[in-house]
Amino acid sequence: MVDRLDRKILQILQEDATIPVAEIGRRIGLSTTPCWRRIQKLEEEGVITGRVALLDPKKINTRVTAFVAITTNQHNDEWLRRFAEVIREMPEVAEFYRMAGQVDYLLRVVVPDIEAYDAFYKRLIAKIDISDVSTTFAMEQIKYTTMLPLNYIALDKEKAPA
Amino acid sequence: MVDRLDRKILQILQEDATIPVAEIGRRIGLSTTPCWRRIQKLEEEGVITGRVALLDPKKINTRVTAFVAITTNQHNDEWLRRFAEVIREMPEVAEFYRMAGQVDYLLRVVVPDIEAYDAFYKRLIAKIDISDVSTTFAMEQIKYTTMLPLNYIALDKEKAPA
DNA sequence: GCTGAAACCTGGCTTTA
DNA sequence: TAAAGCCAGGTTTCAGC
Repeated sequence: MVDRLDRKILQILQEDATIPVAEIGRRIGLSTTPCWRRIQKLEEEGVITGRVALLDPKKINTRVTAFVAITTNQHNDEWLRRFAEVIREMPEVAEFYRMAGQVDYLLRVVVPDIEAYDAFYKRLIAKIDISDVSTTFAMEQIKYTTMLPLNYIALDKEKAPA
Repeated sequence: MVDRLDRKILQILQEDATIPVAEIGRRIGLSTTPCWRRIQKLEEEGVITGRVALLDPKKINTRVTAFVAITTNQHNDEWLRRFAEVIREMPEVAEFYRMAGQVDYLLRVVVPDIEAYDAFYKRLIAKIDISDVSTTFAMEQIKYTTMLPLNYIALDKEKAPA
C-alpha cells in the first residue's frame, strides 16, 4: 500500500501542506507528476483525510483546556448514540474517547476561561444524563501536534537495492 | 483585530484548507483580492499558524491512544525544560499538558497496540525521572477535530448597518 | 475591487526499467 | 506493465494599479 517514498510524502505534508508538489518531488527525488499521482492515491485510499488550517488558540480566545472524565450507569447503545450526537454538535469539544478502565468517557474541551467552562458544563449536563463528572484543567499546553508517528507503518514490499 | 468576515474565513479554512480563495470569497460575499488579503493578514498576525494534512490513524497503524498521567516530585524549571525536550522528540506524543490538581502532567500518546505502548513507556522512563505514572487506554475515538470554537472571539468593532 | 503575469496544478502522452 | 518523466492547458495565486 504505502512505500518508503509515500511515507516521506506524508511526513512532509503532515508538517506543512502548503509546500508545492514540485518541491516535495525535489525533496524525495521524484519529478512532479509521479509525486502528484502518489498524493492523489494517498487521498483516494483515505490515508490523507484532509487538509486544514490550524489556528492559535490564544488568538481565538480559547486559552483553557479542560479534561472531562465521565462515568455513567447507562451502558446501552442508544444512550451512547445520543451522547455522541450531543457531543458532535458542541464545538468546544475537540476530542471524545470511550475509555477502558474506571472512567467511561473522556472529553477534551477548549474554552476561554473557567467561567465559560462552567457554562459549557451546565449545557452539557442539561442535555444528557451522566452519573459522575470529574474535570481537570490544563495550565499550559507544552506540546500539541496533529502529526502521527509514521515509523509504525507496515511498508509495502520493495525490490532490494543492488 | 478579527471581524465577522475574518471569522467566516477561519471557519471555512479550519474545516477545509483546499478551498480556493475565489470560492471562499464567493461564500462570504467578497471578491478574490480582499478575501486573499484578509487571509494573508490572518497568517501574518499568527491567527492561522499553518496548514497541514491530516492522516487516518488506522491507515498509519496507530490504532491505540493512551492517556498518561504523570506525577513527579521534581518541581524545578530545569527538570521541566529537560522533560519537555524529551517529549518533543518523541513522535508518539501528540499532546502534552501541565495540569492543575493531583496529576502534574498529562500526555496523549498514539501507538499501534499495547505492546508498542509498553515499549514507548520503557523508553520514556529510561530517559527521565518520574515518580508516578498512570496510563488509561482509549477504546474508541468518537470525535477528533482540530477546529477551535470561533464563537468566543472578541470581535472587532464594526460600523452598524444602515 | 479589477486585471494580468507568474506559479502551480492536473492530465494526456511518452519513456524507461 | 507498472511507475517515472515530459509537456501543455487550465486554474490559482498574488502584486500593481
